[in-house]
Amino acid sequence: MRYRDENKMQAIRDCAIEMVAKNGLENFGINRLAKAAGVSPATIYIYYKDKEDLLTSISIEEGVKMTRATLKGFDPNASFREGLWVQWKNRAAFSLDNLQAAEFFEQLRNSTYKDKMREAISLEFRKSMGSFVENAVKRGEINEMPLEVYWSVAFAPLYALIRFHNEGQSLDGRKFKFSESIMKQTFDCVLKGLSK
Amino acid sequence: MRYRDENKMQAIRDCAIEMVAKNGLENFGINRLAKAAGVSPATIYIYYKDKEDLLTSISIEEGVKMTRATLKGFDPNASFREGLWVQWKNRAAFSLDNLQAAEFFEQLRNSTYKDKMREAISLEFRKSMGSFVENAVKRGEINEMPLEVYWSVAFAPLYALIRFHNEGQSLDGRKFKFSESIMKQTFDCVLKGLSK
DNA sequence: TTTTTAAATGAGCAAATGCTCACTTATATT
DNA sequence: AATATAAGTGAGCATTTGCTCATTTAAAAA
Repeated sequence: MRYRDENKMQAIRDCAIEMVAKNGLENFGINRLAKAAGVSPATIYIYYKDKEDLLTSISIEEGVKMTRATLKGFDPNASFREGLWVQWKNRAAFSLDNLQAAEFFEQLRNSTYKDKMREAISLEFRKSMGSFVENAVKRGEINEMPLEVYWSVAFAPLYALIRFHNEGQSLDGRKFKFSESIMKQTFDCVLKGLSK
Repeated sequence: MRYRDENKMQAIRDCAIEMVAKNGLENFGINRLAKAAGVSPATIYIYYKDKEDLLTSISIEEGVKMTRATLKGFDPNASFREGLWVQWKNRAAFSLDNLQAAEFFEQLRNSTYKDKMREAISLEFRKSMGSFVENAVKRGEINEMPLEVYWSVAFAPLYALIRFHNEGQSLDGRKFKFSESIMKQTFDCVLKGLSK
């Protein structure tokens, strides 16, 4: 029998990410994707059930990749400061290295597909993160707080910064460029806010 | 001559917001909107040039409303703590009172329309906010920092919290409900992080 | 070499899309 | 009452949409 051409599947995935990132979810279509990937529309339906399945599958894949990248070299038993800083650096590096994947992901996060994505991500998240915050509380490094409050204070600022970078210009119209020193400055604020 | 029926325009606006909020930008269509608003498709084109004009016009309108609501009763000369707290409370109240408008806005913010929205919002923002941060720095209440860093630390956490609330469940699968005490707790973290 | 299996395809369908046009309706002005 | 003007309409066009099917192609198994 004939084998699957893994290059084709990869082309479909890559083009889908690129198209959504560049033209938005609202302009993404199967026929268009097929043409861009150099593939028949029917071929896409060998790999994916339908349009929704394609988008959710890819976004979950990318989400897992991003989470894994964020936790690379992360030691759950490290000090809170060090642990969080590793995550910040990893996450920023991933976004800068995978601009389109990050943009694709952000688009899906704000669409009607968001519900289906959350499960896969929260699972991965819970596994590796749960104990880290708990430990930091036990050791008296940070105050006890609901997980939502923690996430909002600890990560939302980083995501916002990355977003400013991707958009290329800031709130007041001037240019804005992400840098390690900007990240460090923001991190210091966040850490101070969370610390006892 | 015949007058414009302001109810019709309002119905179009309201339905558009509701449809995007409920079904996502990618499922929003003019024919669908016309039917939902009880209006002919052609009528929509009396008020708006095309689909893009409709979406950007409405989102700019809502964005201005939101910014105005956020700055209601805000005194640029108040202390930093008080000023920021007023903005937090206003913004949260607006989102809770206008769930669909907030969701609509968030969807547009992450679409290809985002560029056209930023101008209108940043204009409104700059007008009323610029001096507030500057003054706080001069009075020694907070450290000097780029505006993007300030925004990321001061507001991104609040937006994240509101998002958790709207999504109804949190990162780890449990229920999550926004409350004044949760908001206050988060605010204290943020304030501590920004303060000298 | 022949057979079997599944990958891959291009043409194209039914439905939906954004949008228009010839026309009707309502109301201020004459 | 007649006229002028712009709001408002329903049918529908050209195109695009998501998706399928009859068929062909490649390669493992016989």
